[in-house]
Amino acid sequence: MDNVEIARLLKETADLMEISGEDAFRIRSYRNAASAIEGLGESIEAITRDPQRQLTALPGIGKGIAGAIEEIVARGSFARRDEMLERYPPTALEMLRIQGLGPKSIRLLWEHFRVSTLEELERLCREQKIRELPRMGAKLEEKILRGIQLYRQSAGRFLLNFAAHAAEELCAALAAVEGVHRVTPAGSLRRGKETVGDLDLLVTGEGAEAALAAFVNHPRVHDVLGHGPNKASARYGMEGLQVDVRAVPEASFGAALQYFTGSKEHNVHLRQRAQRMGLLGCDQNGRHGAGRCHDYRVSVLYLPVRRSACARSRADSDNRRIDPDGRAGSACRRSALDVAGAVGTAGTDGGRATGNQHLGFSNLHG
DNA sequence: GGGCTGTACTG
DNA sequence: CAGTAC
DNA sequence: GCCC
DNA sequence: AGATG
DNA sequence: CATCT
Repeated sequence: MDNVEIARLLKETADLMEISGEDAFRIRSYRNAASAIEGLGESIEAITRDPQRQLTALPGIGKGIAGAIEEIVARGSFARRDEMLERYPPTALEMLRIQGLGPKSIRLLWEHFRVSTLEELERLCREQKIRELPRMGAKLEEKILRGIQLYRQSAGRFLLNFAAHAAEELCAALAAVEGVHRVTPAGSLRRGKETVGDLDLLVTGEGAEAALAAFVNHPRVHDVLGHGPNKASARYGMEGLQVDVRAVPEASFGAALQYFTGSKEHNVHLRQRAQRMGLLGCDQNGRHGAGRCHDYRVSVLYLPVRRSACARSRADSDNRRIDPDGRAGSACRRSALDVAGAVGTAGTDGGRATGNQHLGFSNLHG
């Protein structure tokens, strides 16, 4: 049993206990213990098995939680958790994740309506049933609706920070393969979006195909969705971030990078511009020679290329055209790996605070 | 036994 | 004030 | 629940 | 928000 | 309506 997994069970139980309205300080103790376990550089299970050692020696873990942990290691759960799971539906934990809904409200909703799915909850809001309950009104109904919406939007997305770490690890692994020339993240990660739906990596070099194999065999990669000579996709980590790795001919690298960095909308705009300029003659039967020009923004479309955030003393209107999402973000043309690497020197981004401060620590004050 | 972060917003 | 978020 |  | 003056 | 809870 993994430390992270044990911590997860503890936190999960704390959440349910909160819904059930138990003592707040006891609940906090569970959370403190969970957090202590997560940050421990040593296997809890190993300590459990070592007769020389005592779980209660660890800060935040006393007699009660030590017992719970032993039970977890022995059978994968513990009494209190089982009891809670029996009392509340699995969706209770999911509901806790939606903005504006807290433990008290969830409990009330459960007691009065036996709400067991988000769909049901949504329906109750629309039918204006929520306002029948004490302390709940029309405002809350709308707030919950918005919360559900937001929750659904963010489902399946990942924080840039997480994706950047995944990219860093995978790039390093693939670059180590013999004959690989370059491995480059594209997609929304490269655009510096604060959240990412999936990860796109481009590989060039004669070793590219071998790199695809290395990718699907990577220890943290599983659930291979497809694996051919040119492209492989699979899920990364327990979180299941989907990763697409594409092998591209060296000559097409520039165009491929441009294309796969997107966004989709941005590509559409570019193509329309190209068409308007009559530059897409070679693009009739769907087979457009993307490899023809390395960077058709500059060589064909006569758009300015912004080399760095600092080089843009010119009007935004110039930059806006090549900005992937039509917004003025300073990190948009810089790979997120670079951003991640710049964490240590964050806060000096041309004097403009980026929207991606999660990566820096400039907003952490004492 | 007695404490367990502190503050702001919303309704 | 109760509940929620940060 | 944990810690002092 | 709802209660209160 | 301002203020309290």
